[in-house]
Amino acid sequence: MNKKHQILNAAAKLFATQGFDGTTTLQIATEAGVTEPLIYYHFKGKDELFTSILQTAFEKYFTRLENLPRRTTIQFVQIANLINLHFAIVDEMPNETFLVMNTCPVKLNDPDHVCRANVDRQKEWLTGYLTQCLEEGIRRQEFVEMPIAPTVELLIGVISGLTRRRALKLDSNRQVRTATIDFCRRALQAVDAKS
Amino acid sequence: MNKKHQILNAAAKLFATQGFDGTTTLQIATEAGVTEPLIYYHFKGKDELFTSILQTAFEKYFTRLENLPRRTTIQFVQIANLINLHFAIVDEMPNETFLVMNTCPVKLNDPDHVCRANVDRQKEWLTGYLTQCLEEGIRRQEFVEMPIAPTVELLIGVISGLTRRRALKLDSNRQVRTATIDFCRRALQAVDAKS
Amino acid sequence: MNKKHQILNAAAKLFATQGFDGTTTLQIATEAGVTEPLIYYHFKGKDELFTSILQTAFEKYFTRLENLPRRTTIQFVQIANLINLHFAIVDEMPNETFLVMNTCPVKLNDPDHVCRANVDRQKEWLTGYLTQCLEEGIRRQEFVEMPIAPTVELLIGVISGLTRRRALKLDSNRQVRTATIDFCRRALQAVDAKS
Amino acid sequence: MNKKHQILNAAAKLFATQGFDGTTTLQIATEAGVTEPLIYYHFKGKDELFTSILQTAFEKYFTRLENLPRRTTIQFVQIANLINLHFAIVDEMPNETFLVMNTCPVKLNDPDHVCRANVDRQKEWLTGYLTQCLEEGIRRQEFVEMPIAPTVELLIGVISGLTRRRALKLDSNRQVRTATIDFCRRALQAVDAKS
DNA sequence: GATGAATGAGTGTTCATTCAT
DNA sequence: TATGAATGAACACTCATTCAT
Repeated sequence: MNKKHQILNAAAKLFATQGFDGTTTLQIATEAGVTEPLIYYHFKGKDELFTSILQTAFEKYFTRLENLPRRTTIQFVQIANLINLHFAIVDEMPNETFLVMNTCPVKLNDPDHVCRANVDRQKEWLTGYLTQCLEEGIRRQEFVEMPIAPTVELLIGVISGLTRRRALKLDSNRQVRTATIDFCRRALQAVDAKS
Repeated sequence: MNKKHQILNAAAKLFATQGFDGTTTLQIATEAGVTEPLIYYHFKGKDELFTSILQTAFEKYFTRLENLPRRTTIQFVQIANLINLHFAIVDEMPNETFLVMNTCPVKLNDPDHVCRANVDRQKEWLTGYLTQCLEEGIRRQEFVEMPIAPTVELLIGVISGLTRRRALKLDSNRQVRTATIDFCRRALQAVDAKS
Repeated sequence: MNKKHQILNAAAKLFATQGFDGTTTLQIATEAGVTEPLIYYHFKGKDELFTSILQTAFEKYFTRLENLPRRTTIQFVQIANLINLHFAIVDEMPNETFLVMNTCPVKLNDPDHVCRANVDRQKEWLTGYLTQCLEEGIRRQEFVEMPIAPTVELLIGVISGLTRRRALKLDSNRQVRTATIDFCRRALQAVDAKS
Repeated sequence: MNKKHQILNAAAKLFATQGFDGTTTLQIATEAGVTEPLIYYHFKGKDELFTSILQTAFEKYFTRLENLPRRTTIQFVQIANLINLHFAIVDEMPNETFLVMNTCPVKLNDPDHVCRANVDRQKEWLTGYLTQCLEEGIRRQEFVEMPIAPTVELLIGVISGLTRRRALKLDSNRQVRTATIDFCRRALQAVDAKS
């Protein structure tokens, strides 16, 4: 059990930093402190090892998403929650986030790959969450009038963009999180609601 | 000259869809309709071919950035311009954008790689542009008060996030561009300015 | 004891159909319903398992040969017996025959291999049996005059050829056995003896 | 062209003596005096190399068969021709014969393998040739009455058995060929015809 | 410019075998 | 007896690159 985890951790780290194709099974074995064949004892092959890591990471992520409260008096709280959650996840699982953000895209061309399924599921979930949130907020006049679908897409883009830059260590880490929340608040909330 | 371009195009396309490590020189040669050694006649190696494509793409991109007007009565116009420019670029050079967005990150670990230099230069440029823009906007009371540095980082994140999703064909293409501009306008402009 | 037999049976079947080199210890273990290390508990290794099967099969075969009656009034009866015995053996131990016929040859280059010893012993025995048979038959004028040594070799070839084709399921099974006996009778017996 | 032939020869020799699974591509390369990748430059893989050798050998063999005269005054001449041809082939292409005789059988389980197709084709051809020969011989009363189908199968068995033993160097080489022809003559020809 | 032939250095994977339990 | 975990050695095959022409 122990060595299996060592393999998973080493692989996650290497796949994240070097990509799937740029990482060799020998590197993984060495980094994990085991021999190459052990990888094949625990996993069917390099692909399954990759998929396994990915699936676990996405599972954790989706669990966190599902646990977000869906009924709040102020709708914007839900949006702030979503932003906070994504910033938190990058810090908690940096390797996995990096991996999803950078190694997945290459695999998105294959419609049968786990990446495709999970990325689609993520988009669907976020779309549902944000759509309901915006609709309710507008109905209650907490939010200003706006076209919902494009705004939802834009919000997803904002979240994934910021998450990615943080994973890539391209942001300088300071108050980006709170700035983002304030920024979105100003963009969404009706003037009356701000007081 | 002709065949050299065929190689460059084929390589750009393949690097973009399969990544650097996932693309073989044989694939490039086949896709370009030439033989492998010709690649080595025109380029030192796979690496140089890659950086060559990258450098050209970045050059085009930076040229476009430099041509943006820096003095406008309304500061937000500059921000809208920036957003529009990025959306335009994805559509004009989809392969190259995809390549920069997805193949570059893996190379960012190497501080000597062209990717690193260009990404840093991009960040620097955008930071300068946006910082000046926001400072001026706030000074003129066109924009609300806000912490400048984090907001700049966030705006960069927003732009790169949306660009990336469009390159990955993850957005559904509709009015995201205008929604983004409106969204930012509401978030930045002071209430008085809106009228 | 039970599992040991399962291993032997599985191995015999697999070696026969896939050859020695084409069969893995894992396949044998799986087919036998045991784990790989158990093979090594019962046998020194893959080689010993192979030779063990081979030796047992040859032992059965040689026992049958030894039990053939050596003194008959009509010499041809001994030849018919030999033919019948070989046809019978293919049907009784198809896997083992197949194995001897197809996996052995590759091992014949190694003069120290069990295959070599057994195949040599078989040739020697058959040569002795047939030589004596023919000599006696010719002496008694039951058989026509013929060069003995080449005829013996040819008879061995006939028997092994037919056995092999039956093991490979290349013959269509019909009256080949009786046809063979009649054929040989006509070829060997003097005209006078036929009446 | 030269090195390609060296590879083919080395492979034929090694496949013949060690079997397909028992032969490594490194052994082939070493024996051929080339490097391993060159094998893959000239052939798709080990399988194609094997198939290529097999196909060439069978082609030569079938060509020889087709050139046998089909109309002779004495039918037995055709049978003697067939026997002679097979003995000749073993001596001309010992590696290939060995290979067909010993490496093929393992592949016969796969109905799609080239071995299967060729072995079937061989059986069909020989059956047609011998059937016509026997029918005609019996009609002309050159041959004794006998059940045709089983005798044909037996003759094929005789030929392949003797060929195989010679390829395996199990016969002592002497007058087996003429003994076989005489043997078959006595078995087939009617008493009247013998004078 | 352009290519057919060739290769050193690896790549993912498998195999027979062992060892601690 | 029996097995889960582990490995050294090898295997078929690929890749970026070179060289003679």
